[in-house]
Amino acid sequence: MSTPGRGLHGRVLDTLGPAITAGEYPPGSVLLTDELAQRFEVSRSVMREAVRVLESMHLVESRRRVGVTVLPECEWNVYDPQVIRWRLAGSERPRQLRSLTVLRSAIEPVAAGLAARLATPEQCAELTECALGMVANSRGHQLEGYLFHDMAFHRVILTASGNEMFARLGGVVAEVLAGRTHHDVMFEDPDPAAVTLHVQVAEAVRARDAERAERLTREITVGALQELDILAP
Amino acid sequence: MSTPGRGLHGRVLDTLGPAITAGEYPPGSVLLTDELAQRFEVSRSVMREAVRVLESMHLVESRRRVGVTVLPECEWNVYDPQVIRWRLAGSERPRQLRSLTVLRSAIEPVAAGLAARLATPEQCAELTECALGMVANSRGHQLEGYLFHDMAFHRVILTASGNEMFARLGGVVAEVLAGRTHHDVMFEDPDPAAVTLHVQVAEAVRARDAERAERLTREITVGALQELDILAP
DNA sequence: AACCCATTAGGTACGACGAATTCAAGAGAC
DNA sequence: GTCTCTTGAATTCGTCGTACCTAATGGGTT
Repeated sequence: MSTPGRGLHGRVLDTLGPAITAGEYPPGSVLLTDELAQRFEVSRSVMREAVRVLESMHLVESRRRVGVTVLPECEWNVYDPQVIRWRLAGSERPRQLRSLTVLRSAIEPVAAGLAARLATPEQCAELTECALGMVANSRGHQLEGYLFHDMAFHRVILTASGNEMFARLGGVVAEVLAGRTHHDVMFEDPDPAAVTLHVQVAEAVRARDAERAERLTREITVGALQELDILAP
Repeated sequence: MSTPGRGLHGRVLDTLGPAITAGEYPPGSVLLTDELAQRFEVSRSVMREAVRVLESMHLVESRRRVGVTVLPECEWNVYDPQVIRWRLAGSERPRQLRSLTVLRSAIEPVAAGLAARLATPEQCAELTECALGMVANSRGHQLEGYLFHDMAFHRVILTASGNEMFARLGGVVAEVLAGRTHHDVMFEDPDPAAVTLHVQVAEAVRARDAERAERLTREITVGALQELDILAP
């Protein structure tokens, strides 16, 4: 997915990145550039470029006379799409999924409220189209079709909010939704109540009812939280 | 601040990063690695490492026979702390500040609600201490002291939420708050109502009243939005 | 305890070659 | 004559290897 094999240093990252984010190297672990270069059978130049990228993600820190030390998790750029993908692909997947779902529950309602005020007619139409597509695929185990429209729906909401920070989470939300369908338990058809909520959100945005759009979207995200057993006692 | 001068490639980034994020090179502009190396008086190796970092931030894309092309803004990793700093330092500062404030308004209330349920006694105490510090510095143009406790307050809230994605925004919020005090108009003492709200949030968290903590924090962020004239007509 | 120095690993520079893509010139067909 | 397809040359990044510099570290000396 995304950008596979954009050079040798990319190949190295495809192995090193997941390994580090999976916690295979405890914080403080020391890696040596030349040693890594030998292990991956690449030149030092290539390995140095890979280390620079990991450094920009704050996964590691390079210091003279010491080597490349792995940084503690609290330093990582956890919003980096690449880091998110690596963590979603590894053993930290459940925890990452929970973090992202909580993030969704905070962002999406506000984004929907903004979208209700700022969405263009085209975006309103697109939203309705997505919601109808969800309805059409909500029965008969058409999970892929449903997922496609679900991802599109949330991406439109986030984009239509007019906030670039929200819009940039479209890909993340898409991966969360895809993960729920593909990896986790999703044997049955989607919850009819959730489908209805999406349709109602589309209506609220079209009607410029920000408060209603926000409240309905909050209900959707609450459902997502409940699916992962994230709730108050 | 942060990490100045971590090598020659860092120096290059300190110039190129702000230039690109400021829009000095329109999307699609092509830069040549060797040309850049000459301009910055560094070797090609160093320049290549710098380009790799910019590439990992999705600011540029490197292609053979073409060069290093600047990507459109919608591709940038706008959550990268480095990118945020560069944009806050440039001409895009007002727009960046608005985006981040809207982001705050979505995140912080939810974070406060979670903090009310998950904060440790130490974090509750720290929160109260911060709020009292804000009160103590709220009169007599003690802006620096007020800012210090304000930043600490919001950082504790975000950390105590137990969500790493929220916690990672602590630095961003701190920079927004600092920006408001230093660059923008903030001649007078802070709004007494805002100070009171912070104290009440600390109380609500201590009392484990999630709903109240969330609502009060929402009032704080609404105030921040109004300061930037972000509101519904 | 303070100081000095050898070791070590990253930091930088330079040069060479390989690989891929773009662009233009030329051959061919209609 | 114009258009298309092919071919090839130019260009720029990609990779490699070497050499040397720099600066932290750790141990040994005074």
